[in-house]
Amino acid sequence: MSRTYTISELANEFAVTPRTLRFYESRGILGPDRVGQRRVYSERDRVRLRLALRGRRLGFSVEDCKEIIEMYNPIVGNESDQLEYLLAKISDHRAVLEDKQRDIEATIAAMDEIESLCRAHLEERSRIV
Amino acid sequence: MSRTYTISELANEFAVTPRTLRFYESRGILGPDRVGQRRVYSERDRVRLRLALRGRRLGFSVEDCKEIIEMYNPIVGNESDQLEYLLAKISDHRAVLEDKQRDIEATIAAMDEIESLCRAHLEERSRIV
DNA sequence: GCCAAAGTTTACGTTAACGTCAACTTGGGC
DNA sequence: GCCCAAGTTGACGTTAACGTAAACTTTGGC
Repeated sequence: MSRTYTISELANEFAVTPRTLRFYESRGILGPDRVGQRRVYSERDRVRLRLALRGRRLGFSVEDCKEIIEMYNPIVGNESDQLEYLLAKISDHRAVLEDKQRDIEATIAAMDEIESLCRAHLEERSRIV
Repeated sequence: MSRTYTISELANEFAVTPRTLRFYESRGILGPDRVGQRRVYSERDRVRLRLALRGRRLGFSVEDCKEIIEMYNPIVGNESDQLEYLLAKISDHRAVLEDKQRDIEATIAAMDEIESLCRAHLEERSRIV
């Protein structure tokens, strides 16, 4: 048996509020067991939460996050159609991610330039003063 | 004189609506001239719009986008303090971007694995059938 | 000189992703 | 047995980033 987590344990670990976990549950991203009416999160929930927050940081909607997370589900007894469909979805998401990668690289490159200019100015000032 | 743009020209080029351009103007990202009451966008506005949309794709808020865009302003007659401040801001934004980069790499790596599994399953099926 | 297309302001509407009560239950420590 | 901290379910509130509708002006083409 792998360990379980209360709602506040998970919330604290990932620096979000319990409200966020309940919200993600309502959107089908988390599916904790219940003991009485209390939520009991599994390692699987923890992994899915991590993935959801990673997606969030990248600007994906919760719905998109869910789609991406679902791809991690084990592939068992799938029809070829399903596999092809999954491959297509992977291809789509990969394209979006690569776009973001290019956006980031362009932004960082620009910052490199600005930083150089900045340092050059500081150098100049220090020589004059 | 470099060329200018109407609101719909820019909106079409970047696949956004005029409403978005007016909104970005209200938030200080764009600052078109006026001829009568009509907006006339410059090449500078066009560049800033491109940067704003790049930031948007990366999940930054419009306010953050503005801060990033402002860094592109020419460095003229600046105090050392200002330069140091700019360097600090660059460092901050760079850290966030590098976090996103790692998030993307992790996601793409996972997709690579899933894709391999997928293709392996398809291979297997094709051998059996 | 007229009219449709494009633009303007004003202002209210919408959606996502939670935040924030309120009112209630529950479980563990003394 | 009691009490407080933690959890639960509604349900309404909030913010960002635009969408949308209305009412009006302006302008280029014929």
